Amino acid sequence: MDKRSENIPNIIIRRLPIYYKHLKKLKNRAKEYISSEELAELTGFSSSLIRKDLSYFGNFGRKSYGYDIYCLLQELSIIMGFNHPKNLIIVGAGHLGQALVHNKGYEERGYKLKGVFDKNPKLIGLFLDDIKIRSVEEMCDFVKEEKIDIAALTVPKGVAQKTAELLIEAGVIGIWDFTEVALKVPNNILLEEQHINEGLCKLSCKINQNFN
Amino acid sequence: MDKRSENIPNIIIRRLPIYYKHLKKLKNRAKEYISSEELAELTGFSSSLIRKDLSYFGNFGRKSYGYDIYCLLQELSIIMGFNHPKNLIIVGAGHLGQALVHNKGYEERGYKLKGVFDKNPKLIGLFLDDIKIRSVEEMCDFVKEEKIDIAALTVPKGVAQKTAELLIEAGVIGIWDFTEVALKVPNNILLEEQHINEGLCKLSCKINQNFN
DNA sequence: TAGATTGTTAATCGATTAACAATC
DNA sequence: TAGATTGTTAATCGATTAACAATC
Repeated sequence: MDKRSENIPNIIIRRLPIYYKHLKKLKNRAKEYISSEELAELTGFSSSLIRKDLSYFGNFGRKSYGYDIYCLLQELSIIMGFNHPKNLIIVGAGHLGQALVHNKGYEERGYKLKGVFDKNPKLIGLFLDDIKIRSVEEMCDFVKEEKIDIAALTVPKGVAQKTAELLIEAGVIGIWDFTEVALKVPNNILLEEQHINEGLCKLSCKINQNFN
Repeated sequence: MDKRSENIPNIIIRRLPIYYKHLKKLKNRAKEYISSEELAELTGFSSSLIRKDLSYFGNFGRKSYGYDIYCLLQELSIIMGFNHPKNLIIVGAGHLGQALVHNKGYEERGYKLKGVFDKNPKLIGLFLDDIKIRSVEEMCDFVKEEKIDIAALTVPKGVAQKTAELLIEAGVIGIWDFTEVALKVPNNILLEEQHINEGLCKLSCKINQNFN
């Protein structure tokens, strides 16, 4: 079996989107190749680390040239599974949920936004772009019928755990959690926590250091 | 000078909000003390690591009892500088910017949301809760006059770098960046990147591993 | 006192970097 | 050929864990 499908160390996984982001900016440039040294300059990681990370997945580089930007983007895309189609729903159509409907990042990463759910009758039936807000009552059936893989969770804290359990029961394999609650999920379920306010904590912490 | 104000290792800073989050949930419980072992269970970090992290800042524990939950929360709050007041603006009143206006996490961490800015004339003058959307034309003066410390950046990618430069020029000391652009900022400026779609990358990556 | 749990040291583990042979 | 740059090994660095004396 290909190295790509084995258990990639988390520490490498975290850097892959960063390599990807920087390479994408270079895609339309005249230059075809990029050296690990140049990529190091862009990302802030050492060239040594970059070569090591990439060599984990295969020999993508060409000695004395560097890495073909287009090919490397393709490879990263495959490694991160962007070519594997995934169905997504958003649960909670409050301000954050609505903002997520308009996020432009889904398609490129292989996600298809299939639905948005809320329990507020005033919201149910409304359209956000071409996505209809549905009742949470329909959520579980929808997950089963539409083979939803991932649910973005933007519900109030109080119902976060219960909603997560319903979603898992219905068959989602991953939760993209925005609720700032420490969800308990079985360990075969993927949990990606997007704790927005942690950013504020870190900034506060660092401001405090600078001025004491 | 107090240890608290020295350069806290980043790896510790990252765990502080997590300790804080879990302790806050216990604040109103009958139990006064928590052991590192119990906190380990909640956070997933080892008790050894937790004791080591906390001892970096002082001796907050009490042998054979554990840590006083209330006191520890207070200490963490001080370490992270939540008692230090900070002024915040949001630049870009699109869907995400609007969602951030409604975020409930500011006050507790010492932030005061002072303003929201956009360049769209249709939005300028509107109110989101009690916050008026102002023109970006006013932004720089506002930053100076209101002594803004941090700007949340939710503008389109194309104007991200330029807007960041204006903000820094005007005097902000930190940028809370939601633009998914690799901003270049001087190294005395704090940059906290909230790259929302990286969560989707990681989820995609892990789904791909599981099913290959 | 016996049991519990901290704070800290030493041992271990894992991640990063330096260095360089291979080779384009 | 000389110069550039990869892929990989060994050395280093840093973070985590194990263990335990101190002590409540």
